[in-house]
Amino acid sequence: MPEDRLNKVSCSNYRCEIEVTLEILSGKWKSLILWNLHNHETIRFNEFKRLIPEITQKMLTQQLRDLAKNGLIEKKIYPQVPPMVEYFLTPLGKELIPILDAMDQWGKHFVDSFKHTRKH
Amino acid sequence: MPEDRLNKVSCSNYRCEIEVTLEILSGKWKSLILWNLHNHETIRFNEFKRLIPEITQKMLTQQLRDLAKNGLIEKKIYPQVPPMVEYFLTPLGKELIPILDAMDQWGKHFVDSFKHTRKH
DNA sequence: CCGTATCCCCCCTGATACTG
DNA sequence: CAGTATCAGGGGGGATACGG
Repeated sequence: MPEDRLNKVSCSNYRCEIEVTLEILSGKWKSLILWNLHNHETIRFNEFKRLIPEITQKMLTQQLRDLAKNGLIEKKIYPQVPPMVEYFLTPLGKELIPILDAMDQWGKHFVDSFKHTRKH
Repeated sequence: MPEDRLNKVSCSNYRCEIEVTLEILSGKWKSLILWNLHNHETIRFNEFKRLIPEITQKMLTQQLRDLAKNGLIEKKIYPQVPPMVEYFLTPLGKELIPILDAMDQWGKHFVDSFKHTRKH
């Protein structure tokens, strides 16, 4: 793996790659992009802007490129005017979905646990 | 849930809490701390410094407090001289372990996939 | 329609020194 | 042993304008 891509960190004596996954997911909009791609199969650039209204074009481009660089998503370019680009999950990206789903579940659980035990 | 704790973001029309989990895990050393607590049951402050030599005291304190604030870990203080403090996972924190484990697996898979298809 | 290119600010992190 | 306090830097992210 190229050294300039990810800074791997060992989990002390054990070798674990949680950090690798976390680093790939790091970025304010990455999980949102992946989640939407999971729900929609294929998404065009402007569709993303509709689905995630708060994101800026710059950020959208950047996060999409990061995800593509790491092989989680790919884009298909239709050479036509006006241009049309479709983004979709790769097999590698799809393998992340169960984890994202588990994180969603845990997050819901976390939120609930605070509703009941609001110790503040 | 206190508003000053987490900035929840909806996954477009769907309500998903991936971001919540990601935000709780955000921080350079959080996953490392949780992983080590999973492998050691109970860890003292100075033991963390041995297990994660690169971390500074300030960061260790800070990340431990964040995790405790969100209820993933707890500490037991033994009132004695010199002081002794033990950190351990709460049930909520333990429920995160399978996810961290899955992230470890996926990370290893990711690294492997680049060993074979080094397209650079 | 699908992006790039700049500028700028905030906050996370690190280094270092001090304390009960 | 188990922390706090303070200062400084760097990078991620936002706003805005421009290009093929």
